This record gives sequence, C-alpha cells and structure tokens, in this order.
Amino acid sequence: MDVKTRDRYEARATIVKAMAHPTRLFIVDKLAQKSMCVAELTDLIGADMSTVSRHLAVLKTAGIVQDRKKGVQVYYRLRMPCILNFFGCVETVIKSTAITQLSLVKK
Amino acid sequence: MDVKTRDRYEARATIVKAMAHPTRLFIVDKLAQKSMCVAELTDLIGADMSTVSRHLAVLKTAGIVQDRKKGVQVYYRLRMPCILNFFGCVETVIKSTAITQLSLVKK
DNA sequence: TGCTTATTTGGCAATATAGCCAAGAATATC
DNA sequence: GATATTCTTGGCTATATTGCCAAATAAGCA
Repeated sequence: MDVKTRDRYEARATIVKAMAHPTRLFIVDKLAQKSMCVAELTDLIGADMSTVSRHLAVLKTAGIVQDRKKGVQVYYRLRMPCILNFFGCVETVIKSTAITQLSLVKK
Repeated sequence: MDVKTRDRYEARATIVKAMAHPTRLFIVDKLAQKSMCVAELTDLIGADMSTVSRHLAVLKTAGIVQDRKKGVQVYYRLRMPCILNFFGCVETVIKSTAITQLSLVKK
C-alpha cells in the first residue's frame, strides 16, 4: 500500500475511531435528537463530567459534532447527521451475528 | 445510563471498533470488490501475514466478513455490504473538516 | 472584586490495541 | 511419511485509549 493510499485510510480511520466507543455512540444518538450541553449529557451518561468532555472533544476533532458557547454552558450538536445512516447497518450486523452465534451454541 | 442501554451501545461499539483501523478499512474496501485470501491481502497491505490475519479475525468476530477454506488458503468475503454506505459520509466529513481547518489556518 | 457554576485540561494508573517474530495447525504434494 | 505452503496463535514490547481526580479557565452574578 503506497503512502497516499495509507493516508486516505488513516483519515477515514480517524473518523471511525471517533465513534468507536459506546459512550460516544450514545452521545451521537442523543445529539441526533437535539443539541445538549455537557452537563445534560453527563447526567444521561452517568460518568465524570471531565470524561464526557473528553469524549465530546474527540467527536469535535473528528468533525462529527460542533459546539457553541451559550453563557457558561457549551452546547453540542450533531454536525454530520449522515453518520446516523450507519446505525441501521450496525444493528443488522448485530442481529445476524446473534443468529449465527445461536446456531453455533446449538451444535 | 441503565445496563440494558449500555449493553446496546457496547454491542454497536464492537462493530464500529472492528472497522476503526486503516488496514481494516482497506480490507473492507478490497473485499467489497472481490473475495480474497490472506496472502493476497497481505501482498496489497505490505505487513506481516500474522498481522493481516489478526485484522481479519477482528472483522470476522464482529460479523463483518466471512471466511471459507479452499485448500490451504482461506478466502474472506464481505458479509455485510451495507457497511460501505458509511464511507460516503466519512468522506464528506473529511472534506468538510479540511475546509474548516483551512479557514482556521487563514486566521 | 469575590463567588458560583460549567467546562476543559494536566497528570496519572489501568487497560486495550497493534505489530513483529517464532512456533503451531491444517492441507496439499512428493 | 516427509516436506512445503498457507494461515493462525502465543508471547512479547511499544503505543494508544480511557477514566478519574484535582487544578485551571471562563462566564455570569452578588
């Protein structure tokens, strides 16, 4: 694989990696409904606010979410809703592997 | 976040994580064209075969690819082509952030 | 100005991931 | 059976990620 090709897949991996965490997937799902501030998300998630802030930073750096200051609060919103198209496929994969694993157990 | 919800996002993250690597994204792209054996992919990628084999195992465990033995060789094929729908969006994100970052540099 | 609240960042420890080499397992060929 | 080939796995080191606490920053309010 040449350098240019590697770079292209590296760039893609950065985006995918940004979503490769349960908490961040949850955040994306929530922000798809409405924009929220860090405190609200922290409440829903139930982790330390610093942890949630870091997850949001990862999503922001990847360009998946956008932030906007409103007084003391920082509101985050989904910048790339096309990301959501992916989830349907992910669910399909989960269901299909569940079936496969069930048939393996039966053997 | 309750346990059931956490589990759901955990399951999704497993799938997304399986793709969160440049080499594995490359593999998915290649297998979208045609099924290939480990040696062929190793050739294209230019890493140790053991490394490629491990990447394939990750994709297989996640249910993204499927393998089939053919003599000494193991052919892998894409099991979930809907995964590809995602790449378009990823490219859009990359392009849009490139523009954003350009404007930041200009400042 | 001093105080409170919301958020980010530094620093650290625990855990996970990636890559290579060498060794093992499976299959084909002689 | 011995040998070669393809692939996987064990074992190791290096690196990256995650999560928490504590400290820093930023904005609003008394």
